[in-house]
Amino acid sequence: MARIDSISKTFDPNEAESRLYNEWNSKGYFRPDGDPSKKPFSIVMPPPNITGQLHMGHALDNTLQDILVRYKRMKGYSTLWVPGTDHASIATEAKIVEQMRKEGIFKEDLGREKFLERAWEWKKTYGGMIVEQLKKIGSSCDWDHERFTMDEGCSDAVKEVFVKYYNQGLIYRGERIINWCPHCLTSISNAEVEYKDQAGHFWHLKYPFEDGSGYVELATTRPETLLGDTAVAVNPKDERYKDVIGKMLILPLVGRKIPVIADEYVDIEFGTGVVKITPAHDPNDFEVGLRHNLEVINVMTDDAHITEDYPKYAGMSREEARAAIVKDLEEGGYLLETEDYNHNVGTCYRCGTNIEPRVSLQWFVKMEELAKPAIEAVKDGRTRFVPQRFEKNYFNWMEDIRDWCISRQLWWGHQIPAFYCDDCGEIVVTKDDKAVCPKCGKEMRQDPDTLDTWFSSALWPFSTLGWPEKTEDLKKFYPTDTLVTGYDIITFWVSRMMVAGMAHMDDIPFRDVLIHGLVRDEQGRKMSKSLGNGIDPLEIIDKFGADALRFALVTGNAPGNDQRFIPSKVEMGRNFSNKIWNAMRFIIMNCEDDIDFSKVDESKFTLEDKWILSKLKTLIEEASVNYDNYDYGVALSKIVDFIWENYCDWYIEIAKSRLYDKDCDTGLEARYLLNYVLGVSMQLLHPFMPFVTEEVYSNLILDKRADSIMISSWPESGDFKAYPEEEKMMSTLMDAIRSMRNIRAEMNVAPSRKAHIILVTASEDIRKMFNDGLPFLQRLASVSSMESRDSKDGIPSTAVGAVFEGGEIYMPLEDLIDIDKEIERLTKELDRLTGELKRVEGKLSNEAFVGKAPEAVINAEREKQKKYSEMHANIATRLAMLQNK
RNA sequence: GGGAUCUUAGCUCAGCUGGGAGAGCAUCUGCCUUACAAGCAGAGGGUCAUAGGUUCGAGCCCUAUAGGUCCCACCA
Repeated sequence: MARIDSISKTFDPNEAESRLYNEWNSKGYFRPDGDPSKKPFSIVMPPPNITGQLHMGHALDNTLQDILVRYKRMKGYSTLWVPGTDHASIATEAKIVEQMRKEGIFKEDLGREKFLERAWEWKKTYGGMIVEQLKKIGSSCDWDHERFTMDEGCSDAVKEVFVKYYNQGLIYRGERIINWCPHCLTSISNAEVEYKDQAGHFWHLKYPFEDGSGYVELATTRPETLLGDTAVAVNPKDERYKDVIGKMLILPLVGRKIPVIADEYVDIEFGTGVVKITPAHDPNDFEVGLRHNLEVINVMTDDAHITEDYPKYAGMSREEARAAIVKDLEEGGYLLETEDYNHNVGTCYRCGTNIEPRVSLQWFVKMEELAKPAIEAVKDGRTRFVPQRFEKNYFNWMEDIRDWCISRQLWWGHQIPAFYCDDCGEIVVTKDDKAVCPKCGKEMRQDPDTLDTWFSSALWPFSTLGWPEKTEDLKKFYPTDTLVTGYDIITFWVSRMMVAGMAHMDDIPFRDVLIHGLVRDEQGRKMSKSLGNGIDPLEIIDKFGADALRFALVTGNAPGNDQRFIPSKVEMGRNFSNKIWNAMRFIIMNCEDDIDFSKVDESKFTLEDKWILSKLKTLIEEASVNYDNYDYGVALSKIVDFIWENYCDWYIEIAKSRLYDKDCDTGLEARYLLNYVLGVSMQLLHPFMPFVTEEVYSNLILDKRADSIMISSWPESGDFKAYPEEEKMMSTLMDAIRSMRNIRAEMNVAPSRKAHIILVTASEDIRKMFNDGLPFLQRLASVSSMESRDSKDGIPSTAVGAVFEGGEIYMPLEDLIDIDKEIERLTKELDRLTGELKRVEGKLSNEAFVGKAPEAVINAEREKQKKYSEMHANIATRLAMLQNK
């Protein structure tokens, strides 16, 4: 059976992909090459949350990383791509709580230990799922290095860092006003608050003076916090209120006596210039309270209901209390006015619940000092953002950084390694699992809280390499080379990794940060569960293959930009795979299995051979630069264009005449180059479309073939020859063919109707080129036979003509030709050329242009002038001949 | 309030340090030509948001304007 019979007519990605992936994996290609002479290249995968399935954003993120790693691997680096998953404490805990709620189980009933067992089960299920998905996409990461943010090593690193920071005084515990999520029942950091515009009201209230001498008017958007007011503030410079500073007010509904204080914080211009101060429920008020020693009165429970201290409102939610209090204020005559008002309200980025600022005892990291070296490292270019504009985003956050609230009232996560003595209040911070009070010898109680999930993610670039142990991996692969991630995560993660890297490794965590955008739906909306507009990458892979998905995610996209997921792009990818596949089939059909290329004679390479080799060299040169600059969209489109247009549409088509002619003495060379050029193209394409390229590569007959394309050496343009002369000749020939096709299409000449052509040229080279190329002119331009002449005298007026640089071609098609139509066509063409000529000549006669433009640009214009005027003259004479008829 | 970014063909988007406007899809016209109809050959379609400026030359650089998106920021 011939080899071709076992190869299907279309590429079947499903069959090939899992087979190839397993093969690569089992052969160890994903692991770093142990060869000590190879330079290391490493990246760490942004660990997907174990909350569920991977989405398109992950598909993009991992596709980009895979492109990068596969490229570098082929470039000869010893590459390490560390995969892993993130425990995502708050998000995962919320999911599990939700899942349990459906079963009627509450977290508190279960207890911490049982809950954590359940959480680990969850991790096993979903973590495993994610790994499978990553494999489906084709990620060539080293599974032997797979990590989890809560595995032993990462947990050890977390404790190490916590203890170190604590001992350096960089971590402290204190009562501060923090962002509290009444739904997730935990504190969250500033970065985790999402501000959203919400429609609300501005209630104007009057607070009467204690002495009965009237009232002050103030406005609030949150009347329910009135219960916790402990002062009213005005600006000390505000003339209107000079006299009331220090006077006492009676708090409506509550009856508490509160002072009027003066504080710069109050904006004279805004509202009435009077602000009620609720230190327990507003960050600014809290600051004011600190300055003025005000009492902090918390009026809400942790789920944002009014406390028992206010019997009338006790147990009401914030919203209910607001309505009740507004009603009571109105009835009490305290409400002066209600106006509609839109304001920015902080919400929890996980659940969307409105944040309740709340005073509580939490752990914090002092960020200001830590941020400095991390800012410096980007300022001086040790770490570089790609595209660069995103560094502004980074500086914006880092230069105005607040202390980081790291404690979370959650169970799933790294429990804070701090221990308290219930007797004497002593605190011990240690990596040990247990602690005994150094003062009273009593066993201490560990802080029940866990750490912000980003605390462990921040250590990812070195914790995954074995830190705090001084491992070989760490020595070899840190700092990592490139971090690939979305811009939405710069503050959460990139900035904190920079800080941690500088603090613990005294070195940057990565040299480049490649930032990508979001994958949106077809209408440009964010893909989200609630909208139900998400597209599952796995479904796309099932239907079209991973290569097609990867193609769709990369093609026509510039770094850092959001993109819409357009299904037709996936089809393009699939079609392209198939195109390649069929090119391969064509080659196999035309090469004996035991064909021997050792007799290939380079001196027998023809015009088109040299042309395709020259084009290939240019492609390698340019695509490599694009790869190096992370311009993947550009690299891909160049490679696709080369394969589809140059190789398939031209080179293969031309080669056919040599393959089908048994007497052709360059048939072997053609067969050799068909294999060879496609093989090199597959290497260039491999990082983008790993599967189909491997399949095709392995089916080609190549003299130097690696065991797998993924470990083959990247083609270096220096090893390829350029043939500028042949490129130019070939492009002339192609122009001539295109002109002939164009005319035939316009004149409605059926391809089946072959034509005799008359070549008119003064150039011996062109004559020879056309003579040599006759076989493929017959194939590509429906030519039957050809004659050549020096001049166009005597060419029948019923012939249609095509002009190209260096000559003309005439097709006498007597019975078909409408002379008027031909005159019209030529007139149009003449007009176009006249316009071009005018432009070029205008430029060249402009002294300023000739004087100032660079030599090369001027020469190019002169070339054009020559070419256009020659073509112009040819058309003009022809047109005159026809019109005289 | 500060900042970023976008506005290019009907649609989705490229366009590198300024040097004759591109791709895919869609549309129209021919082709089942022995690799591929998931294909081949051709065609139409753009005052590059607007107004100025710099320059021999601007889609690209500068300024302003309009509209869209996003990030940051304590205006009650």
